[in-house]
Amino acid sequence: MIIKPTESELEILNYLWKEGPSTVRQVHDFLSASKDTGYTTTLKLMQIMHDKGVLYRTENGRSHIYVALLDEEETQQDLLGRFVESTFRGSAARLVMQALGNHSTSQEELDEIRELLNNLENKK
Amino acid sequence: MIIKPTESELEILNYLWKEGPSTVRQVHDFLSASKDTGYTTTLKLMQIMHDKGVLYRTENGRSHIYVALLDEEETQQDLLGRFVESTFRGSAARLVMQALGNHSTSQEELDEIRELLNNLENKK
DNA sequence: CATTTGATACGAACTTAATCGTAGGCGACA
DNA sequence: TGTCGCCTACGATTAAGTTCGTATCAAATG
Repeated sequence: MIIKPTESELEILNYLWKEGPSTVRQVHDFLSASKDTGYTTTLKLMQIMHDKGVLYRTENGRSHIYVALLDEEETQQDLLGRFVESTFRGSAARLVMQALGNHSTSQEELDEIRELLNNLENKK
Repeated sequence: MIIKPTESELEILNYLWKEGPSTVRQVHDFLSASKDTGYTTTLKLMQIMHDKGVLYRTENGRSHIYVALLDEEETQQDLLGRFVESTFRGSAARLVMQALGNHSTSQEELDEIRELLNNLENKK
């Protein structure tokens, strides 16, 4: 699917990707912990996402249970591509350098990245 | 400065960062090569950016010369931080892995990244 | 049975970004 | 001098995203 989720939609997707099928209530309770927003706002957003085909939903008593229809990795890949293009003029390497240089990254993660580098070089 | 440039503003900033002080005409000629947009649209955007304090401008005969007031690296860093947060739930490492895995990156760039990894590990 | 609680539906308002049409001005040049 | 071309200014419009109030319904509760 070639849909670019909005900022708010992404927050909802992130929750659904992490927690799996959920009700509006669950999503809202989570979001409202870090954001001042009304219940009907979250509800409306999820209804719109359902209309767009971004979420699937199924009846559950008097409420609904929502599921993300976008694939997490695929969506991140798409957004990443756009981001590299618009912000780093297409240079993924520059982005990586800035990301590594300015965020605290654990030893384990650094090891994983080194591993990945090795694999990439072997393929050439 | 703590301003988040819009998509269109970023296109203009990218040009100014790369090419230095420029007129609306120059920016527009560049942008319109890859994008179907009217001259007054580019003009208006740059006027708005000037109002916001994102661009400085100086008279030059009957036209203006614009200069970016946002620092390139600082802006990229800020946008990157937001992006990691919203799209990768804060994990810079995951972003890096996806960026390296799915974009073609040259040997030179990979070497640079390895170098950076070494430096980071030495610091610990 | 009446009331309270909690859910969906939906329209309307607001905000921000982007686009463009039109007006006005100034210099070049025939 | 008159007209043409290129520039800025600016209002109006459109589109998209977000927010929320209100209506409505159904289940649970007393």
